[in-house]
Amino acid sequence: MAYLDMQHNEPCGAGLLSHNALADQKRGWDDLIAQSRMKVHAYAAHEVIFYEGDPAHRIYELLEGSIMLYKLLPDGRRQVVEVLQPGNLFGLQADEVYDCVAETLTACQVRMIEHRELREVAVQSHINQCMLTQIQAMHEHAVLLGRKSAVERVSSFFMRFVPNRGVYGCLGPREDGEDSSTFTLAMTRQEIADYLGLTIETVSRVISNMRRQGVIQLEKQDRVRLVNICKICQMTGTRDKDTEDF
Amino acid sequence: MAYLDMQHNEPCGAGLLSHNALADQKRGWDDLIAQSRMKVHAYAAHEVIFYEGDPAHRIYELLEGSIMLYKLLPDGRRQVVEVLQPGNLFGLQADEVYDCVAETLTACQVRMIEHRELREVAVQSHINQCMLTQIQAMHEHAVLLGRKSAVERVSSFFMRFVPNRGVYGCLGPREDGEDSSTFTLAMTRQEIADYLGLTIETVSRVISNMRRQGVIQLEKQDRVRLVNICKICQMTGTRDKDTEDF
DNA sequence: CGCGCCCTTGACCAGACTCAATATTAGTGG
DNA sequence: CCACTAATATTGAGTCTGGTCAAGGGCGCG
Repeated sequence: MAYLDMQHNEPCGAGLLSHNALADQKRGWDDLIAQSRMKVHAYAAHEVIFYEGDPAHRIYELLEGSIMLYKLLPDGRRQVVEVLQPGNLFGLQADEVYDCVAETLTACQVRMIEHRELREVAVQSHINQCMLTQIQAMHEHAVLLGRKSAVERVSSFFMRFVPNRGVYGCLGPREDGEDSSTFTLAMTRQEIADYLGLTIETVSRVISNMRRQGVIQLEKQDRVRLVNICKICQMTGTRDKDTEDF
Repeated sequence: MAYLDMQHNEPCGAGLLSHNALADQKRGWDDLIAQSRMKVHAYAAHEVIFYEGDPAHRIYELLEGSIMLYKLLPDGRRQVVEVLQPGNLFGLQADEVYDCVAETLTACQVRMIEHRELREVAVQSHINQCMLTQIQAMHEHAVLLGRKSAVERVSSFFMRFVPNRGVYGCLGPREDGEDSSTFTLAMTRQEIADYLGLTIETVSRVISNMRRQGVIQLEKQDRVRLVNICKICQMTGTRDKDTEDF
């Protein structure tokens, strides 16, 4: 076990583990995957992988596609608590049952990992790192749900689809002044509403307003073009209006 | 390394790890604590332990007292993202900086753990388990913030202070029909509001209404008596009105 | 006793929700 | 390929919950 022999001289670790350790744990994870021919399962869009309350037999790794985790109140109200990207783990539980429903948004490739295969040490570290990222995302989502207006919520949601913008160390627009981005939404208006803690009508109205204002364009209902990313970034409420990045 | 030799025969693990494994990792954690005389620091009420953006040098374990983690928007809006109890870890980060402010609610005892002391394997498992519990709590909080009314939020908040009630396998009221509970709030109205995604006025109004309705009593502003726990539990929105537990 | 802080209450307002009608899109079968 | 249908999205009108602003009350502490 080389793990325990590792030297860590970094004065300030990058989060829980240094870069070296991160590489090591990723290797450990990949090794585990390689050895034990674990099941990879394909799901269609809008299929449920597990329900809240199901016994938590195994954990999952999302390889391809997009998945949402949500919880339901007895009267039918729904809150999407996480939207997952490839590389994310899910189904990890503190208790013996899943605490929310996992449903695919698009067609997905999912790796299933039985608990007994998780005793490997290096794997624990990999799981740790995934959870840390998740927790940070949920902190930001709590701010969105608790404190942001409808416009700020939808703007924040759109900014998720622009890599390296609106985050710490945002580079600003490209040199040539071009500052737009186009992407396809994998979620319906209802799913977006349930993720942002709004109603479908409010989501629709906000998107329509943004279109009329010209900050976004819609090729199709699910094909969004952000015309001016910086502008939208300022609409998220997360950035101060005075510290414009252009 | 006994860790890798452990046999796990449980058909369905309790969450990520079996009961045995849980005991093992707790021992590993305690051993680590015992060996390395780690600093224990005392904080007064309403002291900041670290700010958002500070370099994440170390992690912390809350030994005694109560702590909140919050994030601020540039215009001053605040969202409390977690309220911690003794035993909880905090300061764990995916990045090199803390993603939120940690501030004490009451006087606290806090153990500081440098990153280089965290390489031990058994410790990783302990951290894992803490994070899993945290994640589940945040899922529930997301439902509260995204989908619950003011009354439901305050009721849910109060139910946090009643152990073993309002959760899966709730025992219901005692045999003798007594169904009340008294506790002291460590948070001001403003802190409660920022935790529940409401304003101070709304929190105050809801509490006053509950008092007028007779479901709670207030000895002092921060001393709450839930007169009828089952009733309040039904006001949380989490329980179906038809499945009363008495 | 008086000051300051926190909490409560009231009146009014606004943003988001509800309900309802209509428009658009995607999917299906002739 | 087009017509038809079902599902999804948009828009409007009206309502209501919770926010805002402002004033007053209570309590602890010097």
